[in-house]
Amino acid sequence: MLAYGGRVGDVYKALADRTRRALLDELLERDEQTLFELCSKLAMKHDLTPTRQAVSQHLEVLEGAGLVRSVRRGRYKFHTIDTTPLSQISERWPSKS
Amino acid sequence: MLAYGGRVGDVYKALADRTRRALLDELLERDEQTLFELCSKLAMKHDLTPTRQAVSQHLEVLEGAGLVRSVRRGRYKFHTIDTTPLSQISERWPSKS
DNA sequence: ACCATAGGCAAGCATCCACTTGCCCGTCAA
DNA sequence: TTGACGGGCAAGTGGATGCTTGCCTATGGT
Repeated sequence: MLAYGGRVGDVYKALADRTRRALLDELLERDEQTLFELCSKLAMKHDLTPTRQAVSQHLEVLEGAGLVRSVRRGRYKFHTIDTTPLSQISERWPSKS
Repeated sequence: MLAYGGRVGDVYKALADRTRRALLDELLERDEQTLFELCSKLAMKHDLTPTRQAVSQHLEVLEGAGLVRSVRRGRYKFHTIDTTPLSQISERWPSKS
């Protein structure tokens, strides 16, 4: 239970940044991507060229919001999207009847 | 067409603040509220006590994101929620099949 | 006309946050 | 074992942003 933590506000803050949204876009296209793969995708497809550390910090924020999960295998860390926390948004402010 | 402007990123930034989310909560409960009404609601129900100008600026941001519409009647300005821009979130990152 | 009320404008301030830089820790191959 | 590679840690910096303060405009009641 409480799969993605109690601080729901973190989800909104996580979505507030353009680079993080692009990361979610890439992870939606393909799961299990490493930090380096995501860095190159950002540069090629989104014209975003932050440093590797910046991207790493963004992934931390996304993980703190429960939007990304990660597993370490060997020296690689694979990242996977989890859209579950997004459902609270449309639940909180549904379309008016 | 283009009901809520072209800068979709503004929607995410608008949601990133706790006070603005509380404002949306209040407007969802009752439409056509004035700045003063919303100020007192924030203080009583959400333990938020920003100044009137701060709330006014928040409403500007929400309006810029298309989440709030406003009409002026006499010396009153009534604010109304519009949840339409929120649909793009679940459309952009749907639940994985 | 007067004044209280609802709201807006603009500048200043303080905090937060995205980003960088430099160094360090594990893992794996030669 | 050595070195390259994937990734992490920590401090510092600049810009964005939430908030305040002071003053102004306009509407409406008396």
